[in-house]
Amino acid sequence: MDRQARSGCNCPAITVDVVIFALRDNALQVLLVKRGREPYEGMWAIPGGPVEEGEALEAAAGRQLEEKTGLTDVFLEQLYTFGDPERDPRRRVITVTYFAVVPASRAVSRPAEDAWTVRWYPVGQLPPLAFDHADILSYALRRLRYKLEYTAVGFELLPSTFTLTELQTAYEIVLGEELDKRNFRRKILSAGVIEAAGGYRTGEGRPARLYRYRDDAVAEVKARRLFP
Amino acid sequence: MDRQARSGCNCPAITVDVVIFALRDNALQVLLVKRGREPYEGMWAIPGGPVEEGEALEAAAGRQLEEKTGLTDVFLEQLYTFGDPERDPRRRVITVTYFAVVPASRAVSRPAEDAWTVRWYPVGQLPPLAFDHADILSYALRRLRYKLEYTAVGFELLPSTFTLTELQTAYEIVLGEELDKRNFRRKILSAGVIEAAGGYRTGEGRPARLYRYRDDAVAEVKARRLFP
DNA sequence: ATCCTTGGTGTGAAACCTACACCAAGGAGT
DNA sequence: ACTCCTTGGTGTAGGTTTCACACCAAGGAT
Repeated sequence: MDRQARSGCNCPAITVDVVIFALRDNALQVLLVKRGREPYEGMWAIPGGPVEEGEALEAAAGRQLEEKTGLTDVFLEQLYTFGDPERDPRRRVITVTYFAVVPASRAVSRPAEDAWTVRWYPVGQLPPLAFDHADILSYALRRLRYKLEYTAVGFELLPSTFTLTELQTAYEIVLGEELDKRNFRRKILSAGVIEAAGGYRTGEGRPARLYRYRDDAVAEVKARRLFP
Repeated sequence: MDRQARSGCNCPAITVDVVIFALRDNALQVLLVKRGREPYEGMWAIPGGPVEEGEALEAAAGRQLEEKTGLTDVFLEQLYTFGDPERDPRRRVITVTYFAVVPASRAVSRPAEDAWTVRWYPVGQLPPLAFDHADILSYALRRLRYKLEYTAVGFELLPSTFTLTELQTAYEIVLGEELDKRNFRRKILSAGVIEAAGGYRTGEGRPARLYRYRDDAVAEVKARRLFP
């Protein structure tokens, strides 16, 4: 079929795609959707869709996120714009990509109806992806790891209060390496980005102190990286 | 005048804007163009223009750069995509911005004809800018400073061979702070990104050894930052 | 020969990073 | 109530990195 087939004009289409990360089952996972039509019908893709008339780009990304997960008010940042003329076989599509980081506890995909078309996949076990979505995803992952080292994005993966062990585990999962417990605690605590939330998490073994992220500590880029 | 007035359809227009940096006269300067028509007629703007049919985004940015400076093969990187529905009063324009870093020696604007419409401005003495170009420029500047600290982008500002003092001065101008000579040299040399080019620059005072950037040292992100 | 200008070099103190092992506080089972 | 199991929480010593700091060297101009 020839390009431009169904479009009223020959301007490029503008879409947003949102790579949504969460920690689930001790793995870093991304939310994918199964394509219901050609091209790449039946393959998995990063959730996305057209930017509507009068809609800001970030608003469009937030809308995708809300439609796919029901979540609002989560970490969302522009990633990169992909506009290769051949990236979509039908017509030219320029996609502004975003990445989102959502807390595990809230990371449920929309229920029932979508059960077969929306799924979380561990980043280590991705299915083949439609379009250039594998590139987008690997770029998003690189950026997430990178940001984890020198900004406070790690807290976005956790519920509002958490224990230091939970936080350390989150870092270890995303970075894919083990960290030393004492050094981790010293560094996080001395960075001054978290504070005791007052309670304890109980259950297994000795109860663990709960912490929360300090909103007033949003220092755009930390003076020193959190992790070297 | 009402929006969409002159457009054949109501898709957003796609443009690229390129923030072009160079060191000139001991200052970090950017190339601006004077707008020849409404809106913002007579104001200065970042060079840019529409992405053509079938043209990749980066190619469009390279083309802008070539049209405005005659340069090709310089550092060029995607910056951010601005798409606020109201950023252009005529119709919706989504702009994918890039930033370029060109060496001082080659940093001449196109000759004669454009003399009044293309000009270098020091980043500290910018005129009022059209559209949201002041935002774009300040974002580009932040990114340049940031990259200077942990990547080898600084070499792009200099001719192919340079002395250590010239390199240090370039860093100082961009970062806006003084650096210690001995520490600077130790760090640059131990990073292994430059090598002696064999000659000396003579003229004022003691001749200074010439260095060149080592292309084989392109290590994507330096293991350690060049500057803290 | 003198002076002026810029180039080039090393060291010690402080901060930071890393590796590493044991006691503490609950819960579950007897 | 005691024991055992599980997880939470803590400090120190050695190596590395960073920072602050001052003097001699090599040409050019007079």
